[in-house]
Amino acid sequence: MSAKKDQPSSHFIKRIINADNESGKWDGRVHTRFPPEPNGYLHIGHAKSICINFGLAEEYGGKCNLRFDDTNPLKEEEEYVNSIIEDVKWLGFDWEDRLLFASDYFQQMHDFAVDLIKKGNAFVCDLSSEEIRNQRGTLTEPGTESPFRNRSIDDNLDLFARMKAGEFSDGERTLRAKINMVHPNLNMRDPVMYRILYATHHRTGDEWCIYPMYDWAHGLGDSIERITHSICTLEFEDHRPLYDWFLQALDTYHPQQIEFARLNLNFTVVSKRKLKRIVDEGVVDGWDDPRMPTISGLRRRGYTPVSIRNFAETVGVTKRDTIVDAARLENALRNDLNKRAPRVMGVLDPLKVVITNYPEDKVEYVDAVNNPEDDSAGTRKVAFTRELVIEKADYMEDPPKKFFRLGPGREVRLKYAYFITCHGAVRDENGDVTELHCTYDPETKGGAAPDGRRVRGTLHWVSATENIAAKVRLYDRLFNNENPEEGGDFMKNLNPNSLQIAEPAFLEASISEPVSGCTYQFERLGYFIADVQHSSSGKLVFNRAVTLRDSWAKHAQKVHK
RNA sequence: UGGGGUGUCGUCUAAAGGUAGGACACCGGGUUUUGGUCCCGGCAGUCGGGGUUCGAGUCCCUGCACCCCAGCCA
Repeated sequence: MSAKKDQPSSHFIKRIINADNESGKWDGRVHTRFPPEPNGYLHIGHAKSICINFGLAEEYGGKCNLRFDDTNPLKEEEEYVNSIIEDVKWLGFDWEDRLLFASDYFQQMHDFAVDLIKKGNAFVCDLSSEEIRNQRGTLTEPGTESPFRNRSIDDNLDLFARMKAGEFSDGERTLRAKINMVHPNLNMRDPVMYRILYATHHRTGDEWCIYPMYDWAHGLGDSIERITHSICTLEFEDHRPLYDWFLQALDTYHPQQIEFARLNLNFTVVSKRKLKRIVDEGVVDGWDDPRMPTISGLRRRGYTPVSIRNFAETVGVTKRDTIVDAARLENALRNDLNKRAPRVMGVLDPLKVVITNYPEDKVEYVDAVNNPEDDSAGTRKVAFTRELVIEKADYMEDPPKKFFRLGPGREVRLKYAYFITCHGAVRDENGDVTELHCTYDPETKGGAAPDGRRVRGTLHWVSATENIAAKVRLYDRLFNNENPEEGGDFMKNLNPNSLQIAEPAFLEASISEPVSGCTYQFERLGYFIADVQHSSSGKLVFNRAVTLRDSWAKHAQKVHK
């Protein structure tokens, strides 16, 4: 019945928004924000948050601000601002004219603080950070009140003005909220609102020597921007009472903070601190190394915005602490690319094949389908010659059962070209096969036999003479363990084979000028993208984003065990 | 031994007192000029114990497990 149809959509934040829209709490507005601190690169976990915040705004016809939470000049840099802007834009979201900074509100925040002092709800404290820590109490013991807690409003006003004016040194005094030193929630034990910090801010320069703390600044930023739903991660749950306390004490516009569980992925780490260590210790090339779960790394790896957005959609939004299987992310990529990626042939581990009954100098161009999932993608011509390369793995001297590829006396199809039959192998002094001698059947041009005979195997191939040589970087997961923390130190669980190089690899000539940002499918192998940093005009370098599913490899591995 | 949260197939996630469903993973089979895709089928779950109810994943009581919090970080 219609009751079913009218049912609000699934996740709990949407449910809250639906209820709000029904009650008219925000006059039907939905206004979210994505509030990164510009102190590092964005990763897949941030992508989830971006998709939630911008996605909700899109879905409800609302708005989402991009707001930099830049209240700690010691850690923040413009470089990060720029990378974050690029990443959010790349994911396909639009903040219109609302590129905002918490630092733009420093004056307003200061004025609000003066207000709070006047209301008797904040005081200047002379305790050192160590003294404050000692007096805060513990999880099970109450704190004790600062001796400066009951200064007069006038004294507080005066002292706060002098803090701002630069009369005191780094850390000498703080402005604290006057709440409750025996509160069971430590965040409510007279939290620091302002600290003295002589540091140059990436936007306000040396204008300020006092900087607001997160809890004070964040709610105010939300309030100033008329945010309706302030969505953050679970660890801020205990901060909500403080968020609410400040806004209530100020008697000002008061958004609702809602917390969801951050994304965790197995076989990787999703934490700025840990990713930084991987970068700093030179395990990877940088924050945008294709093995990194950063947005810039995924982009270089060949991931598409659509695949990341779909992934974020499918993992859902809940309050449960969970670890998502990295295979889900790969799956989202394959799903998107299968429909859209142009197909091309490339051989990464070449084995020479000579078609002994094919004319020496002949070059024939066969038609190849660009994308079997999309007729409109059309066809292209691929050069076929007497000498070719195929994958080493596609030939076996003594093939096991169910091996459908090439072997002595076996016939296979070279995709889009001809059936060939293997008649001999040339070996080097070590006994390794270096060259195959085959014959082709001219009747099978295009890959079909007029007599109706069938072959089990179809191989990809590249002309040994008409091709382009490239270097291909084959990436695998960064960690060997599902849980990189296993054993205590994630650095000990790094996968030493997370990067392998295939060189020279031979690609069909049609890909000599790859479309920038386009991820291709190399038939039977996987999805690959030209690397923006390593490629030069003379030398193409491709990154492997992900392999194709390979049920033969899986089967072979099982038999091997 | 304070406070705040969370427990549904192996993994994510629905079910809003009324048939525990989907996706991924895994296992079979079919189609296939990619051992890809697609299609069909299978496997498998409500943290435990009480209670309320015709009926409980959902409500109540109780226990257990796990996560977060003692920055002048965010």
